[in-house]
Order: sequence, then C-alpha cells, then structure tokens
Amino acid sequence: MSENESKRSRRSSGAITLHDVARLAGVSPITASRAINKPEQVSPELLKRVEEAVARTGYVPNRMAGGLASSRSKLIAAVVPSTVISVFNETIEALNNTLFDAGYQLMLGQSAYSADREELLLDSVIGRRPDGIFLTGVMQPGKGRTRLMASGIPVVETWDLTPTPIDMLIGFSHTDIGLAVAKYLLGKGRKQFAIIRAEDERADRRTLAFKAAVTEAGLPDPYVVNVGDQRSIRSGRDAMAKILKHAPRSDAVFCSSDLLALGALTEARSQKIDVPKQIAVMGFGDVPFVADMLPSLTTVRINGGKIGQLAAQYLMDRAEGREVSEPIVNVGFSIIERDTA
Amino acid sequence: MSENESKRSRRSSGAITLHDVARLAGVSPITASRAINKPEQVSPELLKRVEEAVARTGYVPNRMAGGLASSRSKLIAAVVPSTVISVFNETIEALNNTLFDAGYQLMLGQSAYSADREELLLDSVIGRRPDGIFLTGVMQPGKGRTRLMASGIPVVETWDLTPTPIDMLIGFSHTDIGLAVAKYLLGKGRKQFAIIRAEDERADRRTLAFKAAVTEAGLPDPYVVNVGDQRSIRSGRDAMAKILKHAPRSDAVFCSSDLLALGALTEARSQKIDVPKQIAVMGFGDVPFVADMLPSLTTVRINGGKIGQLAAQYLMDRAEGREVSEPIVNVGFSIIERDTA
DNA sequence: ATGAAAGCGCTAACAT
DNA sequence: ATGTTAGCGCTTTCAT
Repeated sequence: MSENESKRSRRSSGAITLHDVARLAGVSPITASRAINKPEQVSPELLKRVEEAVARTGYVPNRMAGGLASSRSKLIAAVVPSTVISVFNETIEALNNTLFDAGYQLMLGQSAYSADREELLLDSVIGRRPDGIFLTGVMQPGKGRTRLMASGIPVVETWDLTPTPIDMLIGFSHTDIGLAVAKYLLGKGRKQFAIIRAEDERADRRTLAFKAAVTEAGLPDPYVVNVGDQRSIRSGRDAMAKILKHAPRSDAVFCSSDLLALGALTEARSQKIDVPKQIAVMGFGDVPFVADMLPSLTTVRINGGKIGQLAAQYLMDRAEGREVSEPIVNVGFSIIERDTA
Repeated sequence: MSENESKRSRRSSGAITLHDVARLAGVSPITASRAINKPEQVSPELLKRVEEAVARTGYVPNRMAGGLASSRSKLIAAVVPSTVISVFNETIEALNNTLFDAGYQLMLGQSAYSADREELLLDSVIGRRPDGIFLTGVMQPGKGRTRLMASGIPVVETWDLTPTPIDMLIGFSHTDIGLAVAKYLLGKGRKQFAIIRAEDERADRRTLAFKAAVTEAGLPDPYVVNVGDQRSIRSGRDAMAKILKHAPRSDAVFCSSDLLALGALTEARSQKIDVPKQIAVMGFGDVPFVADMLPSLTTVRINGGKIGQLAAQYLMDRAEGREVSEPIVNVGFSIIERDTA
C-alpha cells in the first residue's frame, strides 16, 4: 500500500467515497457519478467497470454531499400531530411508500402544541432543506406560515380545506361532513342529538355545522360533551355516561372520532342500551378495525391513503419542476352505513 | 445595492447563508457559526449582534452542509414494519419526542418484505449518514446485517432478544412470554388451548414456547389457526369461528396480537359464547384502547414508550461519543389481568 | 462520452 | 475570543 493511497486527510470520515470507486474503476469521479446516477449517459463498458467497483467496495453515496451540491435533498418532511393510533396513520404509510418507490425519504416531525415548539419544529424541518413539506391540517396565519412561505419549499396542506393554502392542498370540508351527518341522522328519524367532541379545531367545525343543521330542522340544540383526548375509549365511555344521565332522551350521538364512538358504544352496552334502536352512534375516520366490530360502526370515511399518495406525488412533481395542474383537491368523504346508525 | 453585494454565483440556491449573517453582524463566518452553535464561546456583545442578524434575515442553518462538514447529521433513522395501528406506534412516538428534545430528527423507513427492497431501504438509510439507526426486531445474518455493521453507524435492535446483536439491544424475550402466558392460563385451570397466530417470526416463538409449556403440563396440543394479518379484527373473528367449529371444547385462546384478540372476542360475542367463563382470550401488545373495552382484554403489556425513549438515549449517547454502560437491556413484559382471562 | 475546475454551505484544525 | 485556511463528498458548468 503506497503512502498516498492509504493516507486520508484528518477530517475525512474514513468511509468509501466516490473518489475511491472512481480510482478503482480507472475513471474520473464525475464519470463514476454519472454511471451511478445517469447510467444511460455512459458507455456500457465503463458502466460495468463502475458497477463492479461499487459492488466491490460496498460504496453507498453520501446523500448529504449530493444534496448540498445539487440543492436537491430527496427528502420530504411530514408534520403530524401524533403517530399513535391516529386517523393519519394510513396517510403516513401511503406517503412513505409512494416516496420510497421514487427514491425519496420521509422525515417525520410531531407537531407541537405550544407556539415555541412549533417554531423550533419548523426550523428543524426547514434546516434539512427538504424538497417538500407535508402538513396535516392547514396552517393558521402567523410566523410559522410566513416562514414556510419564505423558505420557498413546496408545501402541501391536507385534511382540510381553505381558499388560501400556502401552496398546494389536498383535503375535504369538515363543514360538509357535519352537515351530511346531520342530514343522514335526520333522515333516519332521529330527533334528540348529542355530540361527543375532543378539543380539536377541525372537529369543532364538524360539530358547528352539525348543530346548525339540527337547528335549521327546528329541533332542540344538541347536548354537547367535551373531552380531552380524541383517541381515548375511556373518554368516550365517560362522555356517553354523561349523556345517558343528563340527556337520557337523546336518540343519536355524533362523535368526533371513531375511538370516542367505540367508547360510547361500550358504555351503551354496559348499560344495556340498545344501539341503534334506542340511540344511534356515529364516528369519524373509519379506522381499519371499526368495520368488523359488533356492532359495526357507522362512520365517516376519509380516504387517507389517497391523500398520502397524492400528496407525495404533488410534492415530487413540484420538486422535479413539473407543473401541478390542480393544486387544490377536494377528496371528499363518504358516510359508511353500518350497524350503529 | 453594489454589484458584489447582490451577485451570487450561478450555483447558489439563493437562500440566506451563514456568510450573509456574518457580514450583517460584521464578524467572520466562523464566529457567526460559533455564536449559533456554541454561544458560550463567544463574547456577549458579539452574540447579540449575531442573534440580531439571524432574526433580521430569517436565517435557518443548512444542516446538510453542517452535517457534511462535521460528519454529524443529527439524524436518526428508524426502520419499522408498519405505521398503521401497530404495536410500535408508542415506541416511534417516544423515540421521536426524545430525539426532538435533543435537537435530533427522525427519518422513517418502512421495512420491506422482499430482500431486494430491504437492501434498497438499507442503502437509502445509510446514504443519509444518520448518527444512529433504530431497528424493530433483530436483524438476521445476511447481506443487510453485514452492510450495517460495515457502515459503522450505531444501531439499536429492539423488541426482541439475541446474544449477538449488531451493536445495542433493547428488547424482551418472546419465549418467556409464551411460557408466562401458558403458565398464567394453566394457573386459571384452563386445559384445552387454541392459538390464533399471524405470520410473524416473533409471534412464532411466543407460540412455540406456549405449546411447549402446554405439552409439558401433559395437556393436548393446542389447536392452531394461522392468519395473514396481525392487525385485522376480521382475521381474528374468522379464526375464532374456526376454533369454535373445529375445536369447540377449547377453553382458552392465545392470540398473537390484541387486534386478533379483539376479533376473537367479537366472534365469541356474536355466537353468545361467554368470555371468559366458557373460553378465555388473551392478546399481545396492550394497545391503548383494549383496557377500556367491554370485556376488557387480558393481555401482555410491553412498555413500548420506554423502548423508544431508551433507544433514543442510547443512540445519541453513542453518536456523541459517550459510553453506553449497558448495551443490552431486557425491558421485560407484564401480563395485565383484565376481564377476558 | 468523458473530464477539469469550481463550489454547494458549513465546521475542524490551527493560528493569533 | 476571534480569524484563516482547508476541506467534507458530491454535482454543476463548461470544455474537450
């Protein structure tokens, strides 16, 4: 081993680099780069030599270096409220799969509740210079939104609608859902409504629309129970107990999540209340397992997978300079009629 | 605006860089860098000037450049089988939160089922030069494992035990769980066992140990039903129907996941089979909501949050050159006695 | 089809 | 405490 073959600068990480591969293949680094990234631009013979060198050395290109040089990170960042049995899981999975198949990677950030943390999160996201950012929900005007727009990074907001997205939007109307659910329940002859609702701005809009429709139908105001956690069966049970106690003549409950609805169902069963005869229950989200429970849950289905897949596509299109012909998409929703309503 | 103030090279991305901040603050770039990253090494007055320049420009450091220069990406990669209501969600959330609080970010990769995709995934992970890699499960010997070891990146394997981890390990024994569940059920006087099991190597080991314990107790072999998906209520229902039909004298069912157990419970209820009187049901995972269902599920609890939190800590310790005193940790498990067994 | 030069934006190493 | 220099490993640009 000659000295200048083995010597590496003190700063080097010591890993195999493109230069090593190139030397082994007897070509210049740039040719090796082309052989790896744009094989069609290189003669078959050279291609083979480079491929062999890659295989022999176990070379894995350093994407930080590549990203820095090309200003293309091949990274997409997603900001989600939570990853624990949430209605967003399907979306994340679809997003991740679609990205991976196209050679992109996913960075996951959990959106914070405090404004301070929110800004920290955004900066840490922007700092990676992702080629695109996926947001759950639409971002309210403020520092964060401004910062995001200033960054110039393609952004897709999801799971909601607004006439003024930061950039692209793939969502649906929570107001329409509230209206549709009310109409559905009204159509079933229900007359005394109750609502179980977690602190959540989007759930609020569903609830408000629901209420408005009920009022318009000339029926009494729904009895509303607020709970803390969207994803707690326990909260749903407790809320249902409250309803049964304080508004015993209720004949329909609209819950702001499937898990809350499952809790309501559980409580009803424990009190031997017949669902749906005595009281109808509806959820929101259609998480994978509520279809096969007994009774199966009537709920609002959102095609979360489609949102994720489409968002990935949009973000990559933008990143690669393609036009996105329809930057605002309403994917809608559907009411899935099952046993409980 | 003088010419050389506004001119940027053709390659520049046009974004604000450290140089811009430094010039505005009237210091050299390296001083600006220090003010931002090691504020204690800089005089208060300079610090203030730099902070102002950062605020005024909206500068967000480019972590790709920083990572390249320092060989420290502040990125941790996690490889998980799935993100949809899986038992790993709690772990991912804890991992992500712990990392974020320390200024790290999470890259999420979904492990592939084919060996080809697996290798692609590993390369795409290694290509980012993360400071650490989180793996769900232990990696079987093979190309991927070798590649991972060769990369020199700290790795933590989880959710399982092996005497020969790649690097660090935070898990528990699936064999012990099978044994413990059998013992528990035996202790309750159960004598005719059935198993509902998804294709999953770790579930297999729980099952095998369970079987062995039953055999050792001199009882007949459990009736085993194989299903495709660990996370399907439907599969659990179908499997339970099979058990009720072909092994009607079964008095206890051990399911390889809580969701399967929920399905089994549902089917039992629909056939008016009394749980646990006639047949006991146990799950695995203790996903958040099975505690509050009716009947509440007796299951095996894994402290997924602790695994995630500890894994994050270990990975960061390693990345920052600290010693990890106990690189192999058995976090154990507990059987949570509830209604169904 | 291949290569040389330059530089992406930052920080380690070595001054002062 | 602050600055200078020289890269990190790659790709763009411009030649040939």
